[in-house]
Amino acid sequence: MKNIYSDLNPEQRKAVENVNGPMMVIAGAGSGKTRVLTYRIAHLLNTGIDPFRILALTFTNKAAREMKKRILSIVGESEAMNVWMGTFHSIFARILRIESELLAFTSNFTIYDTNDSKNLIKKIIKEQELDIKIYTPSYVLNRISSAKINLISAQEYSKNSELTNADKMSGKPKVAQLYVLYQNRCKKANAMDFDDLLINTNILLRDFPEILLKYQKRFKYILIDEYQDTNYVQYMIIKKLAAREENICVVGDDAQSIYAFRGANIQNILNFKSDYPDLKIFKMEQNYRSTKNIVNAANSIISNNKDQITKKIWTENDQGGKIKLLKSSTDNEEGRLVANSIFENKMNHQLHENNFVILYRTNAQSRAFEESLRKLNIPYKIYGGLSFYSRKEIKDLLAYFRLVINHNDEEALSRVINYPARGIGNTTLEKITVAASQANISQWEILENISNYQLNISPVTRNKISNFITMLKSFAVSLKKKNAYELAKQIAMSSGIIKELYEDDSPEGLNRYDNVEELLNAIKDFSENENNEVVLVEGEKAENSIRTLDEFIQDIALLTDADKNLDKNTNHVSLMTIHAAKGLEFPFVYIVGMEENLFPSIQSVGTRTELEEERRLFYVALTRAKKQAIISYAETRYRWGNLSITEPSRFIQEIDPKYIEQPKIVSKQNKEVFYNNNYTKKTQKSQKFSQATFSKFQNKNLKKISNLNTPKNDDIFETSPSEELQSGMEVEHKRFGVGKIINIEGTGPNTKATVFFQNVGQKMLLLKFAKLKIIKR
DNA sequence: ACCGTATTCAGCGCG
DNA sequence: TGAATACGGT
Repeated sequence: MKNIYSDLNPEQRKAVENVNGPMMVIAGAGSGKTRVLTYRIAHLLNTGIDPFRILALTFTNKAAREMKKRILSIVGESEAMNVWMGTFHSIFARILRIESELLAFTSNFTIYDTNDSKNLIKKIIKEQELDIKIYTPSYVLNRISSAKINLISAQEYSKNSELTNADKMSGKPKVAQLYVLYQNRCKKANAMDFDDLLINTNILLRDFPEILLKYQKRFKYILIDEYQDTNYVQYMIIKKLAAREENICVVGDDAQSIYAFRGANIQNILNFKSDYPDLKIFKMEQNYRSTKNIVNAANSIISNNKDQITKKIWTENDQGGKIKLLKSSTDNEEGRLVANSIFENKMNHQLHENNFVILYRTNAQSRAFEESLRKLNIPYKIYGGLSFYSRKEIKDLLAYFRLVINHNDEEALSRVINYPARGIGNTTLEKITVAASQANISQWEILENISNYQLNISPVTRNKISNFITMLKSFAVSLKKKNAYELAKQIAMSSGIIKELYEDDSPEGLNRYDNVEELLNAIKDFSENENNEVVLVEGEKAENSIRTLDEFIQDIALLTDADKNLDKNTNHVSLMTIHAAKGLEFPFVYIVGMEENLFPSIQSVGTRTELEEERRLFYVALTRAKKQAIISYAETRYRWGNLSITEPSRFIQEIDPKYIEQPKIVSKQNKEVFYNNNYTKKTQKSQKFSQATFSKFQNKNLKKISNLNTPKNDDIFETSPSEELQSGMEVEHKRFGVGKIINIEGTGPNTKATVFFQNVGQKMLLLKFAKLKIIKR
């Protein structure tokens, strides 16, 4: 083992060498958090602690992989492999598979992803003959999910008048009922959704003391990364697991908590001390990433937040350049300006493209930058699109696999029962579903014994069903006999999927065929490569056995971000949301769209806590920069098809002026930059052309702007009855439900209403966008 | 079963 | 604006 201690500063070293008792590491941005975590694990192993006794939990697969890799390089493979390290979901899924019978699941249970959950909810809503437009699947799923995160079961939800009243007020009184039905259907399908992996673990540890003791003894040392992102159920599980030994080490940074919107509870880290009075706190405040300017600017921003653990981040790095400010008149011009700036910096500093990142608040902003980068022939990559595993053809094939492993998997069944088309259509499936819910069993059980049921299904269809069932059973027989690849290939062929895609010679069809081939290759790799992340459980040796398809599915069920990893092999500018950039760093960082109502987002300006989260998000964005940060905003922007006049973000003013270049008179400069761009690339002839297009472009935009300012003109005032709205009225909003107007301010297109909604609290809405229906005057 | 048109909706997104 | 989905016609 290499000498790890010399790589650490005194504070890091203290944290690494503190072995026993509860501890918290507050790790500022760029302070070497991962190093402390990995070295601490190495240190534990060094002092002779059994790797099987160490549990390390992360939020993302990427973080887990990264840590594994680093520990491996310090302590060697045999040791590192036995540490229980992974995401909350993957570790708990492992435990739940072992203990599944206690919760009346079987160990081959399916994990429903968000898509499966939404599909199921959609079906239930339709079966209940509710209006899908009122009960949108994502709304219902969100309600269910946030209840689950707070450990409120379907039964408790129904009895909780606060929740059910909120649902009634927002015109959706049936949410509780949908929750009950959804849980039943998951149960019958032998399936758990992502939240179930957490709540069922909590139930397991809560209701089975001997199981709790078993895992308390097993996990003598617990480490948790990104503790500021934990939610209530995760907090409860951790608390239980750590209760016996209290060797718990949490690492995080309250200033980088940016996931409250999906249930993360920042109080978990702020109040950690009250859970463990003997807590030792280590603050890592030296930043190794950024220049003094960036660190100081970031400090000046975050000091505007009330809720925080006080700390002073500092650095020994160079002073660096001040933050630059780019101002554009339109969103498209912003794209050009940023692309030009990247081009200039790249040339001036002789840099590769992967030194640059463009960070935005919303994915919809990427377009202008794509276009401009393409025009300058700058390679780029957008992160955060559709992942491989969410493509239709991949999901279809995986659904076959899932159904082979777990016949009761309803979502998999409905995907493939008629794909490729085999004459078992919607009407038949509906009849089956009704019969299944009447008999309170899964659809498969009906299908399997269809002759026992008096259903209005023709003999021809019955025959087709029986063929389908026979086929799947034949696959299932091979599940433990054939290796994953052999079986996968057999399924792909016999099911007709390969044939179907092969015969489709459209470009998309070819692409799909390639994707399926890629999946099969991945499975081949998995089958043949013994070292492929063997899921080892203590006392359970992988005795040279073959790698089977269910093992493969278990491995990938929780892998949703396969191509989320930063691609370091090609040279390109990266484009991503700020959320996606967490944990990454780049020499040059462009933070774009710094405008009020976009960043901070309009949905967040209503409450202090939400605004503070936006501010932390800005803090995260800025602290990604190593050498230079550039902030950009536009004065007008198309949003939802409308041109709106925007104001610079309040966050720009919050930066101490010492650390940011003050804006110049920019409109003239913009033009120059614009011409330069074309000039560098084209001949003088095309320069004339670009001048012409530029003025055209200008005229076009001027026209649009003047349209917007013409008072008698039109659609702005049509969309909401803003003149009629007054404080005190009761109104309804599509997403937020019913609420009461507290205040109206502003005029014309900038009229805003502050509304207190029963179930989501206070919000400020721009009436131009928000469609409010008056319920009571 | 399939295609073109109408309609709707629009925040960030781990597992 | 534009992507995604629902619907209605062939």
